[in-house]
Amino acid sequence: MKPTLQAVADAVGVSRSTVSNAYSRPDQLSTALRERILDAARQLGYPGPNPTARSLRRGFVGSIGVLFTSQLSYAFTDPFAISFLTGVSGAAERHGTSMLLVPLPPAQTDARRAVENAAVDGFCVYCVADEEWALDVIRARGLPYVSTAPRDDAGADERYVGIDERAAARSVAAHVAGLGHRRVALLADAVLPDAPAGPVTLSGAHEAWHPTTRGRLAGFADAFAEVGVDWAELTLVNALGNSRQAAAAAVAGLFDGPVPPTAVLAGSDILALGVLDALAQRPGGTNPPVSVTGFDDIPEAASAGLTTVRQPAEEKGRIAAELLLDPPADAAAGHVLLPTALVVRASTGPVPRS
Amino acid sequence: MKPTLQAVADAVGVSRSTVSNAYSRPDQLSTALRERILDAARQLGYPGPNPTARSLRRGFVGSIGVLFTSQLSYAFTDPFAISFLTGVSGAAERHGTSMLLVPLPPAQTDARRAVENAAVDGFCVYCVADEEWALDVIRARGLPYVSTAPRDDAGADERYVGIDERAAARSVAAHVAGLGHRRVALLADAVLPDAPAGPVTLSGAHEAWHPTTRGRLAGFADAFAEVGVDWAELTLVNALGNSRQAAAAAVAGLFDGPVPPTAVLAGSDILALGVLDALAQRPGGTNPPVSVTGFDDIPEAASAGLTTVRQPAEEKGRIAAELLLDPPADAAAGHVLLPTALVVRASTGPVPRS
DNA sequence: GATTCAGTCTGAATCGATACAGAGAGGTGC
DNA sequence: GCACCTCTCTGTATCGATTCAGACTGAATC
Repeated sequence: MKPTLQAVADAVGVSRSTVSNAYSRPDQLSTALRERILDAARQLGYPGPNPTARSLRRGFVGSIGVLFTSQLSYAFTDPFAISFLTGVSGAAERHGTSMLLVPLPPAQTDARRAVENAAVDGFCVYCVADEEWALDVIRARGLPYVSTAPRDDAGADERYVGIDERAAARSVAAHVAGLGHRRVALLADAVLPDAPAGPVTLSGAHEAWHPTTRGRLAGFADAFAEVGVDWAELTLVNALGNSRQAAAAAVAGLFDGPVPPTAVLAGSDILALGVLDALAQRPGGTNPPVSVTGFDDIPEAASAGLTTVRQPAEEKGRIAAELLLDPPADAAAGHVLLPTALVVRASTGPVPRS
Repeated sequence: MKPTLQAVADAVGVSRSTVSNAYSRPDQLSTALRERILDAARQLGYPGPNPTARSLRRGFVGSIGVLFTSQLSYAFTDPFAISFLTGVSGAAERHGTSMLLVPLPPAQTDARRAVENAAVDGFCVYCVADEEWALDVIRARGLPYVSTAPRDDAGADERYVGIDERAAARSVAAHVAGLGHRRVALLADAVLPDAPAGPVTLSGAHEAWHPTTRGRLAGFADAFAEVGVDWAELTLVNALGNSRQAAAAAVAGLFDGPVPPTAVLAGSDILALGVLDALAQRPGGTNPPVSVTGFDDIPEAASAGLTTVRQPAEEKGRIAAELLLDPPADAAAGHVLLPTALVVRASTGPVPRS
């Protein structure tokens, strides 16, 4: 049995309170006694106050949870998620707070339980999919949280950090439209919960599953509507996951028809890279060239020459954690929109004349 | 005030125990009553048993700590660390366990405190530097741990997962020696706690600060000793940090002397990439060519054409977590050595004739 | 009809600490 | 000499649950 605080108290012949004070409030007792207590503790092998008991009594834990609604182990393979985590960890570090990464089991009930059982003082919710249930649990627990996904029904007092998805998407689509592209495919991950890989039909961007996807597709559509190409003329393609492989699989066959798209706008850089992979693998090679765009501007995008929209990933994480760790007095300041920038590289070009 | 378990008990008119059982041991009460309790809880907005109180009583937390002795936010920039984390997270996920990432403040006392205060059931200690103090704290707390850095005084019962650093280093050095290189520089991060960037002198590999560095340098030395080049003839170069920039800064001027090294063996891929950066920047370009090797085989190594030693990073993380989460009955099985492989790419070649 | 047993539910003890009001001792000011 | 502080330290209540031995109920067994 590990010794408890009581054991130390007994050994020194003081009260429990005093030993507690020796650790947590050195100003509440004489230096001499404090030394004596700390020595005794060392001798007994007392490792300091039990963190759990302390948290229970104090009412806070000293760590924040980070929630990925996709698989936790997947998150580590996503460069954007990693940048986000880097930002969070920097802020946590400065604040002396630990980060609890909570894996969510596939079954909803278990996942709820996981969020209910997380010993944290608040959550950074990095959500890629439908998340309402998680936020419900967090609110029920009375814990503060910061979300990064746009939500349709966000309360005014809800802390949030994100970008203007729609405007950002529009900017890259406008670039592509400006190059003359009119036969265009839009590629996104999990457009609908159960859609198969490949082309899918939606009556509009608003029908997409993820809020993020909704925003981006709407932005893409905006830009093309402006040049007279309406939603029905755009080909929407679904990928089963945010990975190069999934993207490549999704666009397989896309270019084999009589009037293949001349451009593919992807909802993420990862997907765009997968499209480039698929194009590189084609027997015909990349002739005629197909313009491809991504979203996020992850490090790999630069070396791949991918045209994309940059969003400050690390800063997003940093700000999310800071909003959580020291909330602004002004509620309006809890709602942060970060700037984005169109980054034009070699992966987009004018429509080839056929 | 959030309702407590007691409040639910009062509302339904049953004892606290029964409500507790409704959540944790459904077989201990009738289904009807359980439903009634759960309904009442929902109505009252009771979010389920308080995780901290539960942990205190049960004696375990349901999460494992991951300890980086370097900065936590740095870890996210190191591809090897990320792969390791991916492995850990996969295992944690399968086990239904959360991961607590504990940032360590720069001051030793604060860092101790951080380890003492972490609410976890055990630690995966991913250590790049001197770590004894952390292990001391963990042992004092009576918590299990798995370490990944070779330790000179490891107890037989200590769980460990790693590679044969020395043999692995020797294999890549032997490859370089086999190509005829005799004027060789060894580059490592933080060779000594306070060494400046650039060449440093050590009387032997055993004097290096980090256990990992000790092993790798010794392996390098082994291979060259075999072809008649002894330690004193090797140039040891210190980098201030494991980053491309630090490596580039460390080798600045290294090739300006009358008899520059024809090869640089780096202690990590990151450092090796930094050396390549530095070489690419030289006015003379890469002529005569300098052979460069790394260590780890991170993803970037392949695209950079870097000769290196592969070690299974993700598996290292996975196994570390598994050793922690379900310890093998057999103590010997708690000591795992993973295989490594020499990966020869374009960054090494025969000594140029001058 | 007594015994046994499974199925439900309860009560008290416990996990390991912290908070806070207050008790004593010793020193100051007037 | 008395009131008033300040400095240390103590005792009790409390944080929010889980555990476990046992009480009760009703049905089955002999």
